[in-house]
Amino acid sequence: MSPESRTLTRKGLATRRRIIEGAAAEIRERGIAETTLDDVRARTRTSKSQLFHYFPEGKDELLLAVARYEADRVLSDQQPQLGDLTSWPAWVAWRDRVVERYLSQGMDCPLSGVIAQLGRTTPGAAAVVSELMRQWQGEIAAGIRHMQGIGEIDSGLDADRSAAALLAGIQGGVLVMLATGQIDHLEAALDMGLENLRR
Amino acid sequence: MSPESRTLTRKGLATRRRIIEGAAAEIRERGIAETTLDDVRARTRTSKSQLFHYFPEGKDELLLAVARYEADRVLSDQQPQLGDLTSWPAWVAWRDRVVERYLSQGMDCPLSGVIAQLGRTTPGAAAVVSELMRQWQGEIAAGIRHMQGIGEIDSGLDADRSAAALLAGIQGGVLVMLATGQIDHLEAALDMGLENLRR
DNA sequence: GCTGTTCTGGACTTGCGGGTCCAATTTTGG
DNA sequence: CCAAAATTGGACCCGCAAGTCCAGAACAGC
Repeated sequence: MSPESRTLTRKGLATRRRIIEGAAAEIRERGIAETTLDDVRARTRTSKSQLFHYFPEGKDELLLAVARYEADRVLSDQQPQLGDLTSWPAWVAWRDRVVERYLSQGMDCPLSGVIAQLGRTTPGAAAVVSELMRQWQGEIAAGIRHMQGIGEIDSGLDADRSAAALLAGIQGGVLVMLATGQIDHLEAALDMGLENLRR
Repeated sequence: MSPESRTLTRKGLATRRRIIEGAAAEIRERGIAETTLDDVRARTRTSKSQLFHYFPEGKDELLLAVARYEADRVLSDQQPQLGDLTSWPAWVAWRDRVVERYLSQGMDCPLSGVIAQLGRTTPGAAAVVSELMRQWQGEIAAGIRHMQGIGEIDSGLDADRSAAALLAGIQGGVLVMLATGQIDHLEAALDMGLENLRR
């Protein structure tokens, strides 16, 4: 039923990818509310029929694919630092990486828009975000556990809870940055989170 | 030019309020993307002409008014606790108040939607959110300074930066809750923030 | 090469929702 | 009570953007 499970030629797959990436770029630049299928069509040099050929259920299905694509990017952009939180300098390197990423990305947060638009209606979108948060928190928690293993972090600390708090700080920092343009909150949250682990 | 500055009879003011509150409720229930002027019209028992009479610039102006209304509520819902952070029990009481508020509110975060929709386009919406964050952080920072004054918090701590981090944690906790339905992150962020101050 | 499937182009339909308009009614101030 | 201004009702317009359709081109496998 879904095109993913059907036969797609190499060319078809490429077109599908082009559509997703083009839509993602368009949304990042102009916002989800302002992005129409015609915009995507123009940018990706495709036709209406192609959009509905690859996403038969229409715009929502495309948006969901974009959400998945962007969710992947959020984590992969933090690699390899996020997967290697094995020393204090490594933690700081990760911290800097996160700050740098959102600094350069500026006001674009493709996911927040997708959440707002699809979050409550589409169950799929909520699942994508939940899974992203789960993985993200999992990687942070793994880092904490590793540091506990080598005696750099107190073993009494609840790794999952600390990771949850740190993750919340990051999310909120990004949110505040989106609204106000200031990166201060993100930095403060990260620094305080790390400080909290260090003791 | 704007109706606020023009003569409005008592009846007119009441209608205007009814529209704003009805629109806010509608958005909270169904989401900003799904709310149309006709929905607002039906709920508030008004006519199209009234909507444009009180908000001549159309939907954006109404949405902005709703944003202001909701921003006010965010802070006032935390009172009196937020304005009285003068002892550790008071801090905990505030923490509980925040958790309770968002727990009962559930998945509705009217502001996040407004940010996503108007944030980048309308300068006014960004200003509303910026101002909300500024005030919120200011009240937290004032609490920290008071605790420093009575020797309960280390005077070496940067009150503004700590408040920024705590605020970010709250925002992120709410965001995660909206996406996943779990309150854990909000609680973890608050607890860790307070713990951080206590030392 | 032949055949069926996949892919593509673009014209067309359709419904929705923001916004306009004007006439009728109520309220205000004097 | 009377004008002027504020308020209200609702029919109407209109553009936009999602979604449909079909015919033709490119492609895969044999």
